[in-house]
Amino acid sequence: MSRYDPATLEPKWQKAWDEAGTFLARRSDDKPKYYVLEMFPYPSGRIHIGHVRNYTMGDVIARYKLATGHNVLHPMGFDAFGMPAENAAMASGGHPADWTYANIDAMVAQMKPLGFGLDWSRMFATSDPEYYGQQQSLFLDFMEKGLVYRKNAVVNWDPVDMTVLANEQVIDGKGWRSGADVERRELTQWFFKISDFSGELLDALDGLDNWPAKVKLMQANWIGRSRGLQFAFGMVEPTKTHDRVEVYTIRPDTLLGASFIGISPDHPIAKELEAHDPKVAAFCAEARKGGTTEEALEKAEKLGFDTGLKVRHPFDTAWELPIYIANFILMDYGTGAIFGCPAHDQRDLDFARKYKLPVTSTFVPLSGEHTLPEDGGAAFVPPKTEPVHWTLPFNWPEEATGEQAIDAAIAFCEDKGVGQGVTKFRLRDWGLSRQRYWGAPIPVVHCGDCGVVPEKKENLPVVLPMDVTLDIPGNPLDRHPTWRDVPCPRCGKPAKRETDTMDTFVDSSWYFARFTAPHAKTPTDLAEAAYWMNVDQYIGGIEHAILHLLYSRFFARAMHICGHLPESAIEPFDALFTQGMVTHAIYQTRDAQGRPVYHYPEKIIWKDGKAFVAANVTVGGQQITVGGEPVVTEVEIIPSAKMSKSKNNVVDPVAIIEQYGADTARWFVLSDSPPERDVEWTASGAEATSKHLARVHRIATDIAASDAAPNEADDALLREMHKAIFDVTGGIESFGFNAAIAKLYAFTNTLQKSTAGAAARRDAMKTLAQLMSPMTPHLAEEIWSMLGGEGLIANAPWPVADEAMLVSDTVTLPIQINGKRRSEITVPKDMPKEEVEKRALADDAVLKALAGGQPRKLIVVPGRIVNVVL
RNA sequence: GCCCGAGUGGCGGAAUGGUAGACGCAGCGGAUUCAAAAUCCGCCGCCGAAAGGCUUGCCGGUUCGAGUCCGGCCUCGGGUACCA
Repeated sequence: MSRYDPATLEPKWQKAWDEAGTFLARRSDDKPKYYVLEMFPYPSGRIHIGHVRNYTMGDVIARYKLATGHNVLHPMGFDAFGMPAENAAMASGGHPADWTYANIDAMVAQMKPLGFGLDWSRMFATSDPEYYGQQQSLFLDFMEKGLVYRKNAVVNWDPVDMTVLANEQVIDGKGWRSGADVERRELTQWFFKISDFSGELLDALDGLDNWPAKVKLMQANWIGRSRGLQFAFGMVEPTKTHDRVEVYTIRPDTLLGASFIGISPDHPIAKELEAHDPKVAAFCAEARKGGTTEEALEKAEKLGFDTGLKVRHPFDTAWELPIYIANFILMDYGTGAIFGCPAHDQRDLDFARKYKLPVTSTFVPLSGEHTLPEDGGAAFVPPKTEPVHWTLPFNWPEEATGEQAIDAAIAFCEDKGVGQGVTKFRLRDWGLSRQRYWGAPIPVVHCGDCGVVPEKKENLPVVLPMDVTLDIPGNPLDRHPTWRDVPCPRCGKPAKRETDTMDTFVDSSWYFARFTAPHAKTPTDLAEAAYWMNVDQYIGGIEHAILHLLYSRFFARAMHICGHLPESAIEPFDALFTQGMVTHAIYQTRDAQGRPVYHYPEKIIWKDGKAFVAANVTVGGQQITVGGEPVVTEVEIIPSAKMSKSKNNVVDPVAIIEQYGADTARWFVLSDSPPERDVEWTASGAEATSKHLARVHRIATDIAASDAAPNEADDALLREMHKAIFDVTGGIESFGFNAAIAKLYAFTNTLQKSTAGAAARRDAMKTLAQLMSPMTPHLAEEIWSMLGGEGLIANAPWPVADEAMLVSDTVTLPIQINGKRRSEITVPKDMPKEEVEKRALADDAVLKALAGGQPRKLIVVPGRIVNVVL
């Protein structure tokens, strides 16, 4: 009798699938197509357990759809541009390309043994010139359609390294390498006009029926449609360039509570003052310190500078309001200027108290105690749908909601000619410029005579030069004359290439379309795209709920406008599933400069429940030890965070695969945890999973050798089998993989204990193998062939539950007394309600509780429950 | 700060508004064995001797009935536009 030996069995079946071309996708009209895609990985060098979880889920769907008669496309590639490759090159020399492609090779080698049903023939990396060349072509098409433009935008600037920093490289407001205070600086950058699509991207969310509601809500809030008032405050004394301050507000109803005007340090008025007032310049310099993230801006201490300038209130020209320059106002939002109403905005209230500005409530609660903000209370900011009492309405009743007041205020202001109702969106245009080497070059040339000139399509791809080094900060493309100096594509005079590269989100915004024809000479092949698009099921982490998914939705629209996708593909993902993240503790120490240093979990030494890491004390390359023990430093444990290469808290699944095999790893990551929930990684339990699979193998071996005669247990086993088919199929369809696996455990127990005849047990075992095959495909193939199944189980039609076998004749009803379960009765399935009531009232526990009295109420939910209310 | 989630035994978790704790892990007891491994059988939320009571982060509400719906908190996680 053969033992369960994944080490020989798994390569055998992988070879069989390869030879049969089981997972190669070809267009075909005899079956419905099904495109399943998992978000492709960044080639960090090692797959981690989150990847295994993600790709196993996708593979379960892919294999299930294949078994249910679909023509399946299930591709894989790599999101290969980005900062980690540059960081690696900086840290240890070498070239980002070498590092990236070596990592891709390593990760493919780690993924293949997992037996994923992928069409590897379609694989590409976004750093392949073939791919990014087509992306450059798309960029030029977008440019021609007016979807690309340049404007100034702020970046994080490291004044010591003289380089732009990513948000991730700003730690506590300081540059990660130099430790210098980060400043905000303006640069001319490239933008996609995603804001042209704000309304449509928002409205179209309604049609995404198979997307999680939370993702749609997050996107809707992100796009953020608001109806507000745009108007101007006239200045009491104009400056050289301005006689008014243009403001946009979503709370025009609080205009009578206005107390100051705030403008961004980058507002034209601020810049004008800065030029000849050193005090203003000093304040603006201070205000520009710190990172550019919304979080940093919101949480920074609110600072203001009284410019001495004043504006007149539009309703009362005698009422003057001061103009402050304030560090929390961004030029990118609205008009870069606000009016502050401290009574109804906590941030404005904090600001007003700090700078001794007036506070005036314009509404109060209808009832209850209320301390006015002007008397020391908190800002009163009720939901806009809640009715409040207005002390200062313009043209609406004293009792009205915020919404009603806003609408009335806009109408009032429009009528008086004070301003205009304007719909605005929070969504900003997508800045795609990156001042970095390892990305797709933006294919334009700057010519002294012609200005910005698109590169000719026949000159694409604009290939990254390979002779660069990253040992000094900054973008090596800026200091690469032979690459940078080119003739102008229009006039032929000497000109310079754009040295900005594209945001890596551009790379991932259309790869799903490229998979339909990965080697086409145009971005897509329309016939292939029309056949395979849309992605029927997209699977990936919730961390991509906003940016990646929104950018992809924009790209699909833009690609349609340029003729690269059919109109039916402007929403590229029919169904979305967001899996939870695999988290792990982060182990952190700090270096001499106080900057964090992260350590891999396997480097941690545990002692008395505390974590240590070998101190980095070496002499002549030898780790210093004391009495044979390494010198250790205690490690700070940051409880649980998304596995991330940059934090070194990744766990390698390779050990599990090597020890127990791919099927164990696959089953293990799917069992127990619901797919949408985050899981704190632990490997305990992998051994038990392996034992379970060995048990299934053993049962199959026994059954293959059995010749028991049919008997009365056959029917019971087959009923359980059909119930298992029903439950497992439902589980897979609804991403309830953990619940499906629980049913498979239960059915395995039933089958093991069953005394049914050989034929029934054989049927049950073959069905069990089929139901397990999406999760543990190698073991399933082995059992299938052991029991004489025809062909590969991967191609065998999925079993169908016989509904007649699912119903039983009797049903057991719990009896509750006052909502607490006290007893139960078993009755025929179709027993009339009156009869059930009679039986329930005759139940001992009920008789005892009633003590001769009558129930106040008797509730019978047929087939479910009886509740007796005393 | 703001937006979006999550919270159930020692652990992972199950549960169309209807028997809370399925299934699994760990643990405990037993069978088998010279012994062990492997395997098989059983027990396993908390308190209580028992009867019984309590129990789904906390507080309140709706309901005959709430883990599930509503309101308010707490804690943790994700995002916050240059991490991918």
